[in-house]
Amino acid sequence: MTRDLDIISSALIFEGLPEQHLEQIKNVSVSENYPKGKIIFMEQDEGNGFYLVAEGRVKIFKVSPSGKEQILHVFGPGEPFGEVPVFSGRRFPANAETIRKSRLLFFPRTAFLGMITSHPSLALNMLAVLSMRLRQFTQQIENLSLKEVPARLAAYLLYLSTEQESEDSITLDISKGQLASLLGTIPETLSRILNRMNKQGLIETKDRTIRLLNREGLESLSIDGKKNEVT
Amino acid sequence: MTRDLDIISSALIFEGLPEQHLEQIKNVSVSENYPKGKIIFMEQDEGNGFYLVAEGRVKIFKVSPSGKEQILHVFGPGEPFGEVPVFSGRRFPANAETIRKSRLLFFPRTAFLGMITSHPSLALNMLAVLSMRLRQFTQQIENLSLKEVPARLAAYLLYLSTEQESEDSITLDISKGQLASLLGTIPETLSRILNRMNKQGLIETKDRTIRLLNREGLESLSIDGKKNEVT
DNA sequence: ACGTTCCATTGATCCGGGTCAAATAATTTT
DNA sequence: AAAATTATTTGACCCGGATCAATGGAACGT
Repeated sequence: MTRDLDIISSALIFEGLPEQHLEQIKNVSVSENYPKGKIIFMEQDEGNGFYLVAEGRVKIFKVSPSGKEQILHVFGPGEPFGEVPVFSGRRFPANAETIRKSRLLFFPRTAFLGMITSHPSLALNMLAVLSMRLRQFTQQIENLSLKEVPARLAAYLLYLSTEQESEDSITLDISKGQLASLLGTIPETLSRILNRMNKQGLIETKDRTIRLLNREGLESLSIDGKKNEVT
Repeated sequence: MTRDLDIISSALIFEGLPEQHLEQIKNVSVSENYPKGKIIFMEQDEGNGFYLVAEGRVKIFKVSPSGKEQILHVFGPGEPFGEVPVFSGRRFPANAETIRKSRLLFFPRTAFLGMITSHPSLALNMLAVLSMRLRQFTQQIENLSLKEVPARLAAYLLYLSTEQESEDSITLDISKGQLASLLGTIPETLSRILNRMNKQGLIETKDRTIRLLNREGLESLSIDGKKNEVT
């Protein structure tokens, strides 16, 4: 198990803070263990603090009355989540659930707010985190509204390939079903599109490993929805 | 023309700050006039500060290669926009354009960051603003991904009726075309749906005035996509 | 190893809503 | 007020992708 202090000091949200301050932050946090598939909070719950993933993986999502799920984020080690109620004073706007056995650090609202007032750079870090998240949501809205599913998938594959340094072979870190939900579609459709991209020679899939055979094609697909036409 | 200080002191983002501090804030701001339909910034521009609407109205939006537009926000007097690059250090994720003759207050990045470090409650206010915006995006993603257009429209009408205190008659503050873009659809589709809702007795439209005839029906439509079935 | 359960794939069908085209209405310009 | 834009509505048509149904595979507890 990774030490709390290591997690905290490697988290972007606490970047650049003095050692002594990190210690202080560690002391207000509470470590919590969750099995896979456990609800952490639900939409409309009161938020008395936020979380930092120490180990494992957490999804933030919405569900429609008919049961369709839309994933907003998947967070891994070092990433904070559930901050919105801390600063907005409103309830959680979405649900959170572990998709793996996980360990979370919980930061109580009041303790954290107290630290912010005395440490301005902590506030600036948090502002940076929220801003990046707004960027990401902007992207997601663009994807949902202005792109069709193949373009969203292509964009996601290219994004993954930058996350993972790997030359041209990437590994899905979530199940295909979850990926479908993240892309705003359903497993059947995702399956068909992966299949089609295989036939088109854009990718080569083997279970959760996907080899990108034609970056150019994927890029153009992700932008204008058209695979490279031969002029 | 409304005085700068009045705008600043009535803006949520500067709420609760001491008079003297507001004066200081006013002094770093720059007033700028824009005609209707003027681009304020474009996606990928560098952001050297953020804006506060003093008068008029501004839309934040994305455009697809094929020209379809998705509006993310429409901001009016007292609302700030363009803060993301200030804190994320990245470029603008979307475009901004006036949809009316407008006056904006511009706050340069460095001056504002300086004030934040010396005034923690300013940071907390900004965190609250960004958090509310994340909430709103969450809502918008839910709408786009999990609801169909009639449900989105119903939700928007009900939202407008709380904004405007009016008993049951609301007035669109943007054109139908812009509304379509805000809801993630196109004018033709919006027109047809308004027409259908009229026939169903849910609303009664006359130009930009809409009378809500059946709140219950609209509510149930906005939630589960079904108008009240008679059991 | 074996059934049980969950996940992924494939086929057939349906529908919301986007596209294209054209008419009508509302604004703005001169 | 006439002309020229621009916004809104209506009709005919089409398509991406969701739904429903069924089968094959992989993971898992006993």
